[in-house]
Amino acid sequence: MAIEEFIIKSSVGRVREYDAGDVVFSEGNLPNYYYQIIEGEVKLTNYDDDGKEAIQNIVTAGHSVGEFLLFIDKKYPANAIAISHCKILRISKLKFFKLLEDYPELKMDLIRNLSDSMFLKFVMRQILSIKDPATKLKVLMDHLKGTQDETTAFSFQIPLTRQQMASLTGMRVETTIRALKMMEKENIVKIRNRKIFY
DNA sequence: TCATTAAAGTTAT
DNA sequence: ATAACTTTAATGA
Repeated sequence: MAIEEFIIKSSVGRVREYDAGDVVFSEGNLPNYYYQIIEGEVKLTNYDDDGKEAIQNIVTAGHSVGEFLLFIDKKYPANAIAISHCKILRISKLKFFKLLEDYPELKMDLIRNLSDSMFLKFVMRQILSIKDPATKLKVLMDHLKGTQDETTAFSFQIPLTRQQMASLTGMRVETTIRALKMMEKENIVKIRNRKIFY
């Protein structure tokens, strides 16, 4: 049984609803809760002086958000903002630790989630260090598509806007658009009425 | 080459 | 209707 089922069953936490754009937590705040997405998507972002957004990660249903901060005494290094309408489970830090004590098997769940996000950190860091825009996008898309690579060309629709791809890779949206058009010419992606297939 | 700015068209809420 | 996203073009580092 997964962590969220335990929490819901024992009703120690509650599910809150968020609309797209709603803030789940803000940079600089002290972490007091464990959050897990039941439905919808959340982005972890930072904003520079000009208000330009850098997306660290997009978290989907079934995953926890910012959980690693419950184990260290630090403030949130990023904002968590709902991208779509979301249902998010929230449980206080204290109750969360109590739950882990009572049900040690949940710790494996937690470790898996942590490992997942750590792996993602490596992928994202690699993408940021790549210079060529098309290569950046290709590595991002490879990651999104999963490891089943070549098997089925153009079978995967990229679940991101060009804007989001730009914010994830550290590029401008115009550069992203140009790179994608190049990639279409080179038969790396297919674009059908603005949808990107890889 | 890519970021930036501007302007205009398109889609989503 | 309004905001968000997409696209093209021009300019500059």
